[in-house]
Amino acid sequence: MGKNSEQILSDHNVSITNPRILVLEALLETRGPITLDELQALLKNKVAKSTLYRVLNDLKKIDILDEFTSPENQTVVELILEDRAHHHHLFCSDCGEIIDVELSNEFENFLDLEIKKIEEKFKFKISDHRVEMFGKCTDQCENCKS
Amino acid sequence: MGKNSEQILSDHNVSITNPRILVLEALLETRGPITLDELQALLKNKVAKSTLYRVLNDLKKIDILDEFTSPENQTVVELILEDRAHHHHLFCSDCGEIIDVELSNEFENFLDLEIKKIEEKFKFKISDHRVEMFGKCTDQCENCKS
DNA sequence: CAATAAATGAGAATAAGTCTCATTTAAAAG
DNA sequence: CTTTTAAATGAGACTTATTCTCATTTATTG
Repeated sequence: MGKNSEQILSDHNVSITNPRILVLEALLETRGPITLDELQALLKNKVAKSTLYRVLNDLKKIDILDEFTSPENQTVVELILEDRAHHHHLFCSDCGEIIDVELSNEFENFLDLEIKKIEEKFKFKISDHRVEMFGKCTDQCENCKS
Repeated sequence: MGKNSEQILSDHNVSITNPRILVLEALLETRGPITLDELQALLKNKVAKSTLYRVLNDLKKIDILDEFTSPENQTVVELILEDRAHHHHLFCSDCGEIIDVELSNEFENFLDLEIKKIEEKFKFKISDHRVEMFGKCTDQCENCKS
């Protein structure tokens, strides 16, 4: 079973406060990408807006939060948990759903080789990468059933 | 040689106006990704802010402008020209430089296969993808030489 | 449990992007 | 080459997302 929010905080030498626990719990329950709007709705009246942004920045600093922007220009965050594999994202332009996607090991290995080539060509040290896929979900999608 | 801005506009049935020409010329000269800040600086006092945003939206509508967000949360735009190959982006966290990167055909083919698998698994129609790489450039980088 | 540094809440401040509306300009037709 | 009309523009107001300020509260440490 996964860690609880207090453990996560103390593991990273971050003081345990109520807003941090609430934000972490919301992210843990979501277990996947969530837009800031959705997160704010989950935490409504429990954590001040300014505090929410501060806590998210805290989590980014200790490298347990990933942040990116959806094609609709929404800020999206997602906890990075040790027990979750490296993954990528699939965006639906109809319903806005964002899905975690794992690609095959062979693919990741191939990509790592490509990245090595790019590092040499551009004299870069590349520390991370991500693959984003854009499309439309079909009738199977929960969100689109409406 | 590449098209000029008036040709591009008339090719897409968009009326030829001064602001559109100026924005397109700036993007053509840049020939690569540019942040909105940089673009606004290039066009300083020549195109109103509201018009710049409108023109960029026009270009997106006719599918000749790509827009994405840098790791520093800057909006970045880039012309999509027919004579430019499909490519990806490499971001430097030191100097903020954004570099166009082409990956090998073998890699792109492999990625296409992976995407087919994802389409089946999630019942998606995937229309586009992008690979983003994050790292640091070394002493070779123009921007970092300072 | 007292002291102190850190974190928080509330709202002000800033910045990115959109909207409004009066004026200008492009396109089309005569 | 005018005239007409719809579309585009500029200027600034407005909105929304994010950061900042500062007085108050809370965690941590001794």
